[in-house]
Amino acid sequence: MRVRLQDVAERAGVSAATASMVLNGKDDSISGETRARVRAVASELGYRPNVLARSLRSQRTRAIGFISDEIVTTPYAGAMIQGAQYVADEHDYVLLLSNTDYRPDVEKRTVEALLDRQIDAAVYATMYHRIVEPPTALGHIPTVILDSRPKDEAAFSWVAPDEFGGATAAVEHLADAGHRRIAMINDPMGPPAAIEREAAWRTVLETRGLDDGPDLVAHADSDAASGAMAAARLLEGDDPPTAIFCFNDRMAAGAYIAASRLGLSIPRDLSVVGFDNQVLVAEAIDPGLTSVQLPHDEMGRWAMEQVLRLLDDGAGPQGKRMPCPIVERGSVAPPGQL
Amino acid sequence: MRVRLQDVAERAGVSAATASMVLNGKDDSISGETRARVRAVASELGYRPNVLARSLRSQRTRAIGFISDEIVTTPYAGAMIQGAQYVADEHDYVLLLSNTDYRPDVEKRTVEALLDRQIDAAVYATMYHRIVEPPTALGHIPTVILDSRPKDEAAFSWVAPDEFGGATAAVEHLADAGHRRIAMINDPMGPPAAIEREAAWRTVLETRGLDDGPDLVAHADSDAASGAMAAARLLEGDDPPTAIFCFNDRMAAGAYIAASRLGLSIPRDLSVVGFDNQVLVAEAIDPGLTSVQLPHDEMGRWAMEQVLRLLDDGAGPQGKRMPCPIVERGSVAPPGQL
DNA sequence: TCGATTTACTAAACCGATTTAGTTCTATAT
DNA sequence: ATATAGAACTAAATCGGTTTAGTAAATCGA
Repeated sequence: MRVRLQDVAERAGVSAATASMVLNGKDDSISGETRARVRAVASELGYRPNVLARSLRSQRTRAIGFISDEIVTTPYAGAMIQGAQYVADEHDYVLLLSNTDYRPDVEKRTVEALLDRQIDAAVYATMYHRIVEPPTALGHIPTVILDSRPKDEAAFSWVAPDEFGGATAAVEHLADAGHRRIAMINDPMGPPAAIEREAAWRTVLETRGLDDGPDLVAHADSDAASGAMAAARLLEGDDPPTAIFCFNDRMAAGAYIAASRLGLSIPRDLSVVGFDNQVLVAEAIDPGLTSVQLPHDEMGRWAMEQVLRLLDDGAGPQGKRMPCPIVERGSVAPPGQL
Repeated sequence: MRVRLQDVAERAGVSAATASMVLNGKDDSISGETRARVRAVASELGYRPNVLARSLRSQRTRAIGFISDEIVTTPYAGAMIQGAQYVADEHDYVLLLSNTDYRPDVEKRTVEALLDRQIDAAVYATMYHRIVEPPTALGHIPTVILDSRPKDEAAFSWVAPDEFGGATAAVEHLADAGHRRIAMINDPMGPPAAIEREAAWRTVLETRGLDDGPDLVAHADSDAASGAMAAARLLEGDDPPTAIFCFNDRMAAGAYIAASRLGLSIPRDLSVVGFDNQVLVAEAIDPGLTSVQLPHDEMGRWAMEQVLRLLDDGAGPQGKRMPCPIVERGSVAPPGQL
């Protein structure tokens, strides 16, 4: 059986109340002798408080619900969890992770289960940056949206990647290398991420006075096979691009495949920049793929820190854009002389 | 404020005891009329029991600790969590996920934190198949090891991949395609996975009477760059292999890189089989990589089912090897005529 | 018709902590 | 010498449920 506070108290010859006060540092009016005795007995017996009992009484569980659509179970964004968990750990909070698989009924059940466990706050995280509407039940406790933005920005705190900034840096990186014909392969499904990345690409083209035109955009699904087809379409045109900026790394891997089939060498004949910095992909292909990194770890930390802020200060909701740095590998070089 | 059982009871004009019994189905001696009234009030008020209070009294939390070294935060084995969570959900259990980052001090803290929360049982999961010794504190509650084996097999239940079977199938797949010179790139660090996969490879060579010899093994680290160097060594020999079986997919991606640099085309000039079926890697390279799949989802499910078995039946510890199927893509073909 | 069951409920204990409102006892002030 | 304040503790209430023991009224058997 586990050692209870009662056991410690009895062994130390004091009441449970006294023992509780000593072990919680509320010992202003406890004699130094008693204090020492209780502490000694507690550690001798290896006493650990029952968190359930404590939480029931104090109405705070130090548990944070982490609700995600599919982060936990996919290889993409685990760093968000890591970041959040690190901060939680540091402050003696525990994360209760759960997955909804995008199913509203599961989401409802999950949120209820978490609230039944009296979580103090919640992080509502998504795999992709989009616009979300968390279940209303979460409105009753501090909730921070991670990797998305809420429909009603006044209702929830949120942190999302600075897609525009990251994409701008990527395209400028290509422009700086001397490219004037920079194409983009995008996912036409149009989540905020896609719209912002394409807007940034277009803005750089304009600002720098680079080539533009419909033959410099191709649409594809978010996988290598589809990316390869899109890249082939771009590269087989009359005046092909010398660089391609891809919506994500898997499409960029597709661009490698298309280039290889056309006898083009990367980065000599074609420069490529991806997005997401998916290490498994970026390092599986040759040369390594230069890519824009999603700041998953930082966003996870920020979300959790914001949760703590909401719990402590009772601060109001806040939004934050997190910068996306470029990770350079070997897929960018000055354009060849044609 | 949340609705308490007391509120439901008052509104229904009964005692809390009666309300509790009705809502828990222990209503043998409650009149049909009262039963209906309590239920109606409960759903009208949207009553949800406070799980902390219930657990404190019943001494069961329906929470399972999921302790992993780094699964949650890396892109490799999330499917184990998914499988475990699916089964847990189905039986109204909740998973408390945590990461230890291989640090014993963190592991100790984590396990204590979970036990403080009165978890009913635990799953001790690892990223790689190895031999582990879970903290002794876990010996007091039902614990299942996931993706590894315990030092003391009598102490814990466990489930691990059938590495030998999977590797055997992989090498036989190459042999069946007509290859007689099948090399292996292995990680010499020697975890059980590496030893078993190499043993299987060697066994198939012997059984089938295929070529063998020191020039058919190369050692490498578990990444593409190192795999490429190892593959280059194999392929630049006097009598190069026509097929390579790799310890993992990242090394296999390295083999692609080496082949490409030597002007060899896969699968025309070289067949490759990987291990892990890391989709991000296997589909980023061309042609798609044939690989052996680790049954993460199935292992996760089995582990959780075993936890439930231990909780319900009080059954004894059990071990289980889970089969690893081959996933065929395009990297295997009959050897070319040299 | 009277004691024995059965039916339908409730009061109170309990889970393991925290916290409030007291209670002793000693030391100081008047 | 007596009221007063502070020091050092404890009894009891509390959190929100579950469960045991018990009670009052209705039904049954002989």
